[in-house]
Amino acid sequence: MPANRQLPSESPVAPLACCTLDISPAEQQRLTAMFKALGNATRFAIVKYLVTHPGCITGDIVEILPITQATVSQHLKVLRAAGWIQGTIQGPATSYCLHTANIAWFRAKVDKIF
Amino acid sequence: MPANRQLPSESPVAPLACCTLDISPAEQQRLTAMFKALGNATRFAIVKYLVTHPGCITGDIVEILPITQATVSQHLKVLRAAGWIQGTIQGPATSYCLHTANIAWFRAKVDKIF
DNA sequence: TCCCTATATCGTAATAATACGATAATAGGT
DNA sequence: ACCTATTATCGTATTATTACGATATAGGGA
Repeated sequence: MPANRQLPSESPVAPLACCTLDISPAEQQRLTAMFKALGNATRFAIVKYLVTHPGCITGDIVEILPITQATVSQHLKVLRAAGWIQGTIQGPATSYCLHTANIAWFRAKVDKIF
Repeated sequence: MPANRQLPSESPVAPLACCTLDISPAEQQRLTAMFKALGNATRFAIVKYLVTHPGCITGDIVEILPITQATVSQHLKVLRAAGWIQGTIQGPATSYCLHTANIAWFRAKVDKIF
């Protein structure tokens, strides 16, 4: 009878293979967080919108999506935490744009792995 | 009082913006499915292992991960459905490797968007 | 100071994802 | 036909995510 080995879904998983890729646990976690953040239709739509509308504010995004302001705000928080976007406070509003440095890092990592 | 507009999380989200990126709803769904699939530490570990161990069988993956065979099988199914990997039956076992064509498509799309 | 606008956060209900053990299915050998 | 090895699927408990309405926070006038 094996011990109960269920793990919380986001705990790091360390394979015991003899040869593995050159990715640190921290990088791996950062990568999966970025993948996970865009693995949602609403968040993908937000990022897609930001590509063509850099510098827009939260309200602009709320207008184009069929969800409430509270939910959009929550999604923006997730995208910011994952590193996809960057928000700068402008008066009472917050202006958002893509976090180009992090995105470049993401692409470089993906290119390196695959 | 606004109508209840909560949507199931994976339904396509169509922004009303004047100008959007050249991505069809189907492509968008395929992309988010691929992002979502790798947005999990266990599945990322599986794909990472397959990079260095192409052609390995399910049992090999089960051995290097601290989870049961049933769970690994489930994750492999998700990765296959998303298009990251490809399985070929070899006797009673199934040999897995990366789905290079789909991965190339993914990278091309990401490169195009960002 | 008192509003108005814009965002963020809280609490919560409903849904989805993840993991398990148990069991079914499939291929190959005896 | 039977047994073994390998993988897939089923049913289910637990946890995580997503969405909402309500409320709090912060900036900029009047």
